[in-house]
Amino acid sequence: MPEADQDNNSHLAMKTFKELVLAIIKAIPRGKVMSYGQIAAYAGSPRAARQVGQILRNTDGDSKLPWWRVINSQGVITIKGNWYSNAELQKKLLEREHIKVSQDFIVPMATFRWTPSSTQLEQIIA
DNA sequence: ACCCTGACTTGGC
DNA sequence: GGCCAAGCCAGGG
Repeated sequence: MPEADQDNNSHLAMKTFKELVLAIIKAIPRGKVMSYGQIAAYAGSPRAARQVGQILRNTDGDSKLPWWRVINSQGVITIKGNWYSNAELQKKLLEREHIKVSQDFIVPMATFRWTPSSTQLEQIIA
């Protein structure tokens, strides 16, 4: 579709950034992880990694969302003393699906990073 | 419309 | 490897 695309396709029921982010996270397979920036990029905004974190914070409680499969680009589980952060739980959930997590909450990204195929991506974004 | 806030990332020491 | 400063941009007030 070389012509009517870009910004003028409001008739195509565009998903918001937030909807895309949630769809992508739900699609992460068991035993795999993605970084905030990676998710933002697939959602169409490569520099919006922080928003992914913000969305996760606000959607805490949605059990259908595999939030524990989202970590930062360094493979580090974000540790905060806040009510919304539970590094121990996240580590446990990751290990439950055979993802290695070091004592200092670091996951080897090179091994466990998920990269969706273009086909998978199409289905997610659709 | 403007201002502020960050579950982030990257580049430079 | 670690720490710091700057850039980023969607959401909410």
